[in-house]
Amino acid sequence: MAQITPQLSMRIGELSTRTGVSVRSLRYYEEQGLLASIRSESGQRHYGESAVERVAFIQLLYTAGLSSKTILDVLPCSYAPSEQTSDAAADRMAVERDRLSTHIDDLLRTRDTLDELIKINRAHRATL
Amino acid sequence: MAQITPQLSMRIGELSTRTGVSVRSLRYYEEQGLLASIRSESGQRHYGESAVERVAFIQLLYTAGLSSKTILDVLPCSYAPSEQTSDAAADRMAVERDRLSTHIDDLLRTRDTLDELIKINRAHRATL
DNA sequence: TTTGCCTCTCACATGGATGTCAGCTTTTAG
DNA sequence: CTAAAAGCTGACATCCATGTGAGAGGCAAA
Repeated sequence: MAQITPQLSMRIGELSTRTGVSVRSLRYYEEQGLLASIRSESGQRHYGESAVERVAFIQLLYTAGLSSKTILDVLPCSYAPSEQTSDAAADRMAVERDRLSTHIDDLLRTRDTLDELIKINRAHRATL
Repeated sequence: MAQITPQLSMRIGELSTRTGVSVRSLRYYEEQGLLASIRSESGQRHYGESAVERVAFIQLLYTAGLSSKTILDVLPCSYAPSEQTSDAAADRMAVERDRLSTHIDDLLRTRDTLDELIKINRAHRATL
């Protein structure tokens, strides 16, 4: 009989090392329902290979300014698409996509402004 | 003799209304050295027209994820370029510009990923 | 077995912008 | 003149991802 779950040998320290995310944060993700683990008899967390990618994605969404609550709405459907989640998730993703686009526009404007300032600064320095 | 400073009639409430930034935050900006005001005899803050634009810019930088400390490094030189500020500011702006570019790239990647998820979600829903 | 590292839970600390409340003074409108 | 609205300072509260430390148990190599 084949293993249902392939190597669950990874413990939290290794996952931390491989993702660059602190152990503390990984536990926090679990607490928020973003990251599942299988517990050994003694209570230690074990993860499969896929956890690495999942953590990376969580990080990406955090970087994009989503809260853990929002990530929770969006993330599950990418792993376990189901009727239950897909409706709410679709809305949520659309909303976040818009928010993200707006934010990107803001940042682009800010960068342009910064470039202006840099140019002005350079011009000013040239006159010294 | 002409007025050195044109209308300084704006009080904090009006500035708040016109910028959409809370009174609390405007006081905080002042505390951080980002926004100057002229105090009346009784201690009330008064601002010139230019404050509106300045606050908008501060907001823009906050939105871009700069801290007030960093904004302080960058902002003054756009208003009062001087030898003192221009060197540090030039460095700071370059650093922030890079950080901003990286962040923008992250966000673009995230948006792409989100678009992927939305597409997958839609495909999934179509099969119901 | 002993040593050393890893993990566990619980809980408190942090930072940064902003909210909020209290108590008081100033300004403005009726 | 009086009351409402707006300002002032100071201090404490909040959110949220993380850091950090304590105290205890788990696991592998010597």
